[in-house]
Amino acid sequence: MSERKVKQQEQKTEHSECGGKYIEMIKKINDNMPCEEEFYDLSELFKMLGDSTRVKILYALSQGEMCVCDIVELLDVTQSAVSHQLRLLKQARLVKYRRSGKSAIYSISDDHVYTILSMGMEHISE
Amino acid sequence: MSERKVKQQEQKTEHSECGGKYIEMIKKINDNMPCEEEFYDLSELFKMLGDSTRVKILYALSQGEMCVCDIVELLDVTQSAVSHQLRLLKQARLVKYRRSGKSAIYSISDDHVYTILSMGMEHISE
DNA sequence: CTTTCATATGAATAAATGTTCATATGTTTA
DNA sequence: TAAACATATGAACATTTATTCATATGAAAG
Repeated sequence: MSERKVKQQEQKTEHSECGGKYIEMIKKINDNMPCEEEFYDLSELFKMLGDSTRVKILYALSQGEMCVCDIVELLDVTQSAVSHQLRLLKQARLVKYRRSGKSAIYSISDDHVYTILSMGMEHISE
Repeated sequence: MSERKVKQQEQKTEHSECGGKYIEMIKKINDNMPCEEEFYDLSELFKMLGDSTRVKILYALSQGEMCVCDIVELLDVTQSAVSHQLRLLKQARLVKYRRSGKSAIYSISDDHVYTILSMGMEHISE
């Protein structure tokens, strides 16, 4: 039993009764529950999309590859801020880049990103 | 011209030249750019999914409606934490609830949520 | 090789966020 | 109505996070 549950039992002395109705369902769900790491990765993915600046960057890139200064011009965000955020997006493998002369050309790393973005946009327009 | 761009010009004296190649594309994208509010809403949506506890709660609820104590039992998170997070999810209209006796029964508020979650899971399993 | 341009990065700061603890609210049961 | 249970909530705290400023790196042009 986890430490947290022990702690809760100390407070309450015995287990909640309310779940009785659903107890079978809960057991079943528990057995098929994705592991801690999967939930972590999933939330990390969404966390990357959970910032205005990053979502703008991704939207811009969803229209086609572009260099940092293009993004800066398009979004009215500091070059430094864009660069910091691009680093995070790159770490999360949501974007990739290549160098071309003095420029760094960034692009969306795969189609899933675009799909998730679209889903989100569809959701908020309701 | 925005304050930020003015500031950048003060530092650089003149505009970046690198974008020349893409300048037409940039203009076009800029014209079709979603407004500030849309980006804000979009990032707020993803922000809600960008936390381990909330994503677990949503996953649990995606299996069927359940009361708070079921969620607590399933996820090994404090009742208080669950309650706080449910409030946020409710505010964001990602979940809805009804009362039933002493219990509060929560459920996913619409199918988009489930779809976005699935997309995310598909993405991370690669 | 020095200058200029494009990008990256470290440190500092301010703001946002999640959890915990204590307690309040609301509902049922004795 | 008092006790027990389920849930909600406010305040405090620690952590994370995004931006800014200053500066470093890297590439090309003169």
